[in-house]
Amino acid sequence: MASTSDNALVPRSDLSRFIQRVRVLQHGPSEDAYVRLPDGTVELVVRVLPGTCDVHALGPREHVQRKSATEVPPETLGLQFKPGGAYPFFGLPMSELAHRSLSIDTLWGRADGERLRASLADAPSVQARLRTLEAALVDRLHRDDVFEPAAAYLVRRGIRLVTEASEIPRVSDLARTLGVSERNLRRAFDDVLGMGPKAFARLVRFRRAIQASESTFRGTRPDWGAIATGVGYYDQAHLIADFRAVTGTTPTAWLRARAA
DNA sequence: CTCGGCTGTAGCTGGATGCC
DNA sequence: GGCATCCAGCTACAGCCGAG
Repeated sequence: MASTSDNALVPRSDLSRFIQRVRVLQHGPSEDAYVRLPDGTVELVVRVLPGTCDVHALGPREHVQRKSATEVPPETLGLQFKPGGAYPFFGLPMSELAHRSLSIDTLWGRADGERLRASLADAPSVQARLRTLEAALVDRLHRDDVFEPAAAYLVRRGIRLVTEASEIPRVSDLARTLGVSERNLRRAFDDVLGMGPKAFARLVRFRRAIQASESTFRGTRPDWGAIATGVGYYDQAHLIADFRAVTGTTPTAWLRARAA
């Protein structure tokens, strides 16, 4: 399994509050060209194909996503939104994009989709394609029919509370802190993020475990029990169960594959 | 139309235990 | 010690519905 190496590009400043990172997806020699850990984000992917460009949005997921080298041609551009950051650009609840990949024609309508794809196909470089894509996003943001409801603000606050807390809060506590009912909080998360607050919190915890293991793994065996309890799991058994559910493999096997 | 309460159920958590 | 499985109890989710 090859990790996807990032060739970092900087998003323009007026989009930086929505976009987490921009990268050129490059793959190594192994079968899995693209391995995406779930993190509750949407990624807009631009693939350069003979004579045209393909643009589609990869919705938020709760499991690892893999793509083969043939699915990721050279110079594929990935624009990753922040959690909840994609919501203002697509005009549909993110729950409809969850676990799915939708073409830009489906999301923005055929005419707008075709126009964008044609502009991207004309762009001479990766940088030029990025600027074209960003211009289209800014244009979308300023349209009258695209608005950001109060739910987006609520969810952004919720996301911050979850990601910044050393101990991940319960949904009921989160709702109380934000001053809304649990029911309303779940609806808002579904619309803006494409998953419930619990599912998002679970991914945050899982990613903390990944980070902790990778920072301690340096050829030696990580102490999974310590990592598990350190990031909020009850014990290593539950960390392993989560690993299996998200990646389909055990923590040790995952690290071995990453190291290889 | 938005919000919140109620309810059935799926899935998660806490805990124990067994295998290698 | 690391990994896996099981189970009871609990929590979060989703659908429904009524109130404002």
